[in-house]
Amino acid sequence: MPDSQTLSAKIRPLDRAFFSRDPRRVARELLGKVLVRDAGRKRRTARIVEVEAYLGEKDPAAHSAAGNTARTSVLFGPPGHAYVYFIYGNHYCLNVSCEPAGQAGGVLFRALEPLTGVEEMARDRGLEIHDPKNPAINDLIKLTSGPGRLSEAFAITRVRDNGCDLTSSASSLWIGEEIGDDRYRARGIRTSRRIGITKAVDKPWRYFLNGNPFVSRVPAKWRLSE
DNA sequence: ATATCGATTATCT
DNA sequence: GATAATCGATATG
Repeated sequence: MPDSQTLSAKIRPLDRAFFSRDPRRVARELLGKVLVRDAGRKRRTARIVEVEAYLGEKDPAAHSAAGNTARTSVLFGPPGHAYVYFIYGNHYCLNVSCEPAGQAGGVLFRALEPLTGVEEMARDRGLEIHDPKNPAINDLIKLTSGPGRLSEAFAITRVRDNGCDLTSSASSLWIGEEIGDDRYRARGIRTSRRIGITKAVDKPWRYFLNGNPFVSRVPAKWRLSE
């Protein structure tokens, strides 16, 4: 049996209650979990290593600060659904809605560690894996280290995925957990300011796995894990 | 290692 | 009309 299937058999979707909470709590606990894309012949999976929490209407940096509009309605809907937006005329970014229906909040996916379907990711990124049998880490980092990059690697677009239920393995895109996957948090979780925003810049609501090489924009002094 | 810039469009003021 | 939850390329120290 191919590796991708032995691995996928151990993954089960997170339930909706997981996401029906404060985005800061959800963000922290998403680290080490797995994003799954079921499309085409080969399943793509990657471990979640960096996320950011965006609170509801009271967080000036959140898209939901503008209120419940056509663009942000998913953030105000039931938890566990994909909020996908297009930014800078170039990139899609993936979030999962949090808090109970009626209350806004979400978590932005900022970086993943590729596990399976690596060649499919490379194809959609327009990149080449030098040695597909034994990919160099520098090749893998370019696939999913950054919110725009990971969206492209998972072929995520607004038309295809906005509003998708991420708690169902029947969806083409979903979030799963494995037994004992909290061990990926054993080296610790770091926090920092959120990236690329101009409002509420002081809030430390970016979360990432300490020492993980797939995390984007790590300050030089943190480059080596402690 | 850090800084700056262009690409390109949805959304809001 | 300005800005944006980014990326990749180029320039500079």
